[in-house]
Formats: sequence, structure tokens, C-alpha cells
Amino acid sequence: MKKNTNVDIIDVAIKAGVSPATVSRSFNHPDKVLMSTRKRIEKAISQTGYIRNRAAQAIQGKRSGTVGLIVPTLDNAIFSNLIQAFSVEMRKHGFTMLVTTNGYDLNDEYTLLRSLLEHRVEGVALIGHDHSDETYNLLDIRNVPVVSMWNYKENSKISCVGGENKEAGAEIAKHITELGHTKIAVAFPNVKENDRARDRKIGVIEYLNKKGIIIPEYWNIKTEYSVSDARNCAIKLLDNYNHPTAIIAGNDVIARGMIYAAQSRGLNVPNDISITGIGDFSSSESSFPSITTVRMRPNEVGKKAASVLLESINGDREADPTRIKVSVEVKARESTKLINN
Amino acid sequence: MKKNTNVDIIDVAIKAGVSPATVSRSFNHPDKVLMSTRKRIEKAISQTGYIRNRAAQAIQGKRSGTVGLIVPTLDNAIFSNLIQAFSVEMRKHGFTMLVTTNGYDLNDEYTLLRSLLEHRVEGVALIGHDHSDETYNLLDIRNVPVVSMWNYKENSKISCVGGENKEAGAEIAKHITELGHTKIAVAFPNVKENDRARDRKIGVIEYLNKKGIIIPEYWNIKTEYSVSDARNCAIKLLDNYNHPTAIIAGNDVIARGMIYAAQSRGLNVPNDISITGIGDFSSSESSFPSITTVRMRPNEVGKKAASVLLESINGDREADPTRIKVSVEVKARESTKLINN
DNA sequence: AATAGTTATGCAAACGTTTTCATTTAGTAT
DNA sequence: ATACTAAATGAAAACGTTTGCATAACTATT
Repeated sequence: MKKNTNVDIIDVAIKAGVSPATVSRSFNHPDKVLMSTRKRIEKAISQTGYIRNRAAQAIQGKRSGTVGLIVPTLDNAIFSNLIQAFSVEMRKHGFTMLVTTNGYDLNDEYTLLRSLLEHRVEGVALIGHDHSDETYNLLDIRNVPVVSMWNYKENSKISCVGGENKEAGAEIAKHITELGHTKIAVAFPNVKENDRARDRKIGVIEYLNKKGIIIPEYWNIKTEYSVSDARNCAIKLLDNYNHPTAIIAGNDVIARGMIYAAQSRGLNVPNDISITGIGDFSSSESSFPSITTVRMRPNEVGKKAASVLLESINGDREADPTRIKVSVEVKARESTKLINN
Repeated sequence: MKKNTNVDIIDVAIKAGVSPATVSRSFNHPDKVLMSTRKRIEKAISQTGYIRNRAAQAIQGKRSGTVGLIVPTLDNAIFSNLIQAFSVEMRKHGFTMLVTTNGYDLNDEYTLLRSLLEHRVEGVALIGHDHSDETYNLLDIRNVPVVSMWNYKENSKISCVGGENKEAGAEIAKHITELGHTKIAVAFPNVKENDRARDRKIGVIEYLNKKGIIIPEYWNIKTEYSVSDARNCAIKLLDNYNHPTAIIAGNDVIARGMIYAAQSRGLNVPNDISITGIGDFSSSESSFPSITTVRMRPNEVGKKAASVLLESINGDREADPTRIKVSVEVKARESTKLINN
């Protein structure tokens, strides 16, 4: 009784007294088969426990019903909102998502892309624009519908949906200087092979320079994308007798870790020190203090990216890349404050 | 130049001057083909840009190279560590992961399972043990290797890897009562269709009852799995003139939200109120105050679950379910304190 | 040098669908 | 009633692999 694994479309056809072709049609072009026979087929399907084989379908060169997603990591809040939104939207359109993580390693990314293509995904979503030449080349050669999420780039080779990270950096730097801060530290992860962080950092630094503020090397903090590492880095920074009055962090996770560090050292945020993030993750608004940050609208990005990819899958793939800029916006909250107090 | 999409194994074979069979063998049984011809084939592969078609492979009834994963949501920290660990381990063994989310809806889960089976995943990983009869039935009929992650259940129908949630609940309740607390609130999400939360809650309540502590209805908080909702719930609770001296939260995310609530009301955690979580997510140790919680070892669970699934995929599937209990352990940290102070 | 055993390769059938084309059936206009 | 069109279905060829079986080319044994 335990071996239903092998019931195929022919079994169903026999049971329903029709040809396999008709069963196939009732799946893929239901309008082309008579209501009454469709009913009979459906009955046969549930009686036999048939589950159609997408592999056999995909082999026709037709739809595989899958899209691939390559993200640096699933392990923290940075991409959660984004992926969830993307995933929900894709599923609405009948796609299942093949998810892989590359741990911020671009070489690995190439391997993953190949493996996704082996599975004949109909489209691929990537994060950002830093990808190896091999990756871009492969995408081009195979002519795969592709979308890059998370940051906008006006001359990107591939379609993209996201905010302008440089602008986000500049905006938050502006906010901080307008509050009167001049003794400012910045805290970013390794910006190599990570254009999101790089652009943000450039935005911050350039803006500050323009205002005549130069970040000394010992206030130019390099941290991992984790609460714990950020906290440790911040503690080192704060334990110094001369510490900044504000820290601009590369994202909300880092900001969060640094706020914890300040609190654990008995400092009040924002009274003793202002700390900002970038990204506006779902918990940033509810934390205490709530984090002043730049909204990057991950949900919107995920959803729109899904739409762009779907269009590309269904439509004319030869078209130029679609580039959608999602506006960024400073959300001033409790973690920042005027300097003179 | 842009239409590499259609190079197949035959093209490669021709280019390499061998038969398609040999090319296939050089992928799947490299030991069975002469080193020198293998070299020639590899050269042909890279010259043609060939990428093999897993669909065509899967159709042989052989390996599809995919496993399916159904989780309630990707949107928060609860499953991040777990999924990441699972994913990394699976990939090490050459599998790609099809990920789907059901939003805690068991009906939806069944649909998702069907769709995964259409893609002929070689195995499936689920969260917890609350699944619809249809789901269990389908798994049984199709005889799919399957593993349930996150909680241990001694008489589970399917293999499982996880901690004993009831025990986790009891342990944290023990910890709190040993600190002298008697005025205790509990905060859990909807426990319907969620055995993890249900077991934890039962563990907590039963232990407290045994110690003669009864939770009044107005201290029995129902909250969502989100920092923001938890915070709002806790604020309502704390604004009452008579508030508890301790809150036992269903997981670390909820605990985090409640700590923020207390802090935002000027209460010191743990001096004014102790708050505990369950789960020990990656940021719980680094937050301020760090959260007293119960370690559920998500990384270990994810990794072990992957191993169990792999074994089941490779080995004798008729075997009894494998059940691995991952020990739970209270991690006393800064968010709790003796009552008499 | 002939035979048996190994090893490397090729041939062709299979895997479970989809789709084109042909056929049958039903429906409509005369 | 007849001829013509449209709609529903079936037959069979494809899709790109894998693999059992057969063959050819070596290697080792005597």
C-alpha cells in the first residue's frame, strides 16, 4: 500500500478513460477541455493520488515553475523582510523559490548560480551589484531574467530595484550634522564585495567632508554584520576617554549593537551619545530607544523586484534593464538628539 | 551570440568526440571514464558553456538534488539561525533548497507540500509537529523522507530533531521561581496550530501551578511573534498600578519587545522587573540587558536535522523515525534577578 | 600466442510529460 | 438533409538525460 510514488499521467488517463494528452491539457489549458471530462480527470487524480512531475514538464523547455534567489545570509534581520516580501509575491504567481546563501563570497555566488541554472530556474534574484565577471557573463550568455535587489544603480547592467545607498548615507549624515554633531564615528562592515555598504559609507564620508568634518582613523570602525560584534567594537570605542557624540552605523543591526554597548556602559542614548542606523528593519521602530535610521522599504523592494522579475520572465527578455528607484527617507526617532544639551 | 540556452549533452559529446552516454557518465560516475576523455569532455563543456539539465536527470526517477523546506515565516529571527544552519549543511551535500512559507497556516502548508512534491524534492523539512492530517497522510503515501525541526516529541510520527519545549518552559519557570518571584505574567502567541509555543506554555503553567502559583487571566498575555506587538502588550500590562515582578515570554523576540516596553516606561530590567525569553537567538546574548533564556541550540538543530534527512534520503526509508533530543539549558543572564532587593 | 578477465565506450530504450497535427464529434447555416 | 466550421480529443514525436547491455580494446595469465 505504500508505494504511490510511481503513478503517472498515463495511469490517470486510463482511470479517467481519456488519453494522457487530455490529462495534460486539463492541467495546462483547462479551457481546452470539456468541463465534464475535466471533472472525470480530477476524480481520477484524487483517486490515484497523482502528483504531476514538474521535471518532466520542465524538460519540454517549458516552465519549471521556479526562480532562484542568492542572498549573502539568512542568518540575520538584514534580508528577512526583503526575502519574505519577494517570496510571497512570487508564490502568488505560482513560483517556488530556490534559495541559496553565499556568505558574502562572490566566487561562491557563481557556483550557486550555475547550480540554480542546472535546475532551470526561470529567473534569478540577486542582492546588490557587486558580482563577479563570471556571474554577469553567465547571466548574459544564458539570457536569464534577473533582478538585483536592495540598491538602485542608474547604469546597472541588470534590472534593479532598491534605494540609492549613497543618498541614504548622505541623508543620515546630514541629519546628524544638522543636530550639531561634529565628533562623529562611523561603523561599517567590510565594504569590499559589498556595494550596499560601500555606497552608504561613501555617502556618509563625502557629506561629512563637504561639511568640513573629517573622520579620524580611530573613529572609522570596521565591524561585522552582527549585534555582538558591533557591541564589542562600540565598547572599545566608548571606553576611550575621548569618545564621539554620535555614531553613524552602516545598518540597523550594527546600530542596535552599539546602542546596547552604550547602555551597558551607563551611557544614555541619545542624551550622552546619538546613534543612527540605515535600513529601518521591522524591529527598529519598536526598540528602546527606537532607532533613527533611513527607511529603505524592504517590503516594497521585495515586492517590486518580484514584479520586475515576473515581467521579464513573461515578456520580451531582450529589453533594456528595468531600474526602479525606491525612495529613501530619514526616520528621526529616539536614538538621536541635538548636541547642545 | 546570445542564445546559448540550448546546448545539450549531445553537443558536448560531439565536440568531445564521444557519445552522450560517456558525457553523462563523466558527471555521475567519473571513476568509470578515462581520465583523458574526461579532460576532453570538460574542455568541451567549458567551450560550449553547457549546463546540465537537472530536470532531465530527475525524470529518470533519479536524484533531483533538491529538498523542500516549509517554515511559517522568514520574516523574523525565530527561524533564521535554524534555516541557515540547515541550508549550509544541505548544500555541503549537493542539495539545493526549495523554501516556502506558510504563514502559520496548516492548510496552506498542505498545498505547499504538494507543490514541493511536484518538483520531486528528495526530502522535506518541516517545523514542529502540528500538521494537518492531509499533510501527514501525503507524506506517508508518497513515502517522502521527512524531518521535523525545532521540537522533540517522543512518539512523533515522523523523524524529529529539537528540544523538549515543555521542559524548556518548566526550566525557565523554575529559574524564575527560584529567584523568588511569585507575581508572574506569561506572554505567548496563539498556541493553536503551534505546538512549540503550546508545549512551552504548558511547561511554564504546569510548573508554576505545582509551586502553587496561578496566573490570573489578566497576566496571561497573548501577543504576536513580533517585537512591536510584544512591546505594546507589555506596555498595557506595565501601566497597570499592580504589575508583576517577572514576565515569562514565549521566546526571545517577545522578551526583547517587553524589555523595550519596560525601559520605555522608565523601569529597570532586572531591578524593577525580570523578563525571560526562550530560544536563545543569536543577538540575545549581546543585547542590553542580555536576555535570560533557554538555549534551544538552533544551529545544532538545523545541522542535525539536515543529517537525519540526508540519512533518510540515502538509506532505508522504511526505518522507524529517528528522534534526536537536543538538550535545553537555562542561560541566566542580565534580564533576571532575585526578587528581594 | 591464445584465452580470460577488465575496463572504457557506444547504442538504444526508457523516464513522464507537452504539443503538433490529425481525427472525430457536435453545431450551425443553408 | 448537406456542407461547413468549430471544438474536443487522441496518436505520436519530441524534450535531455541515464543506464543496461553489448562491444571493443587492453592487460594479465599461462
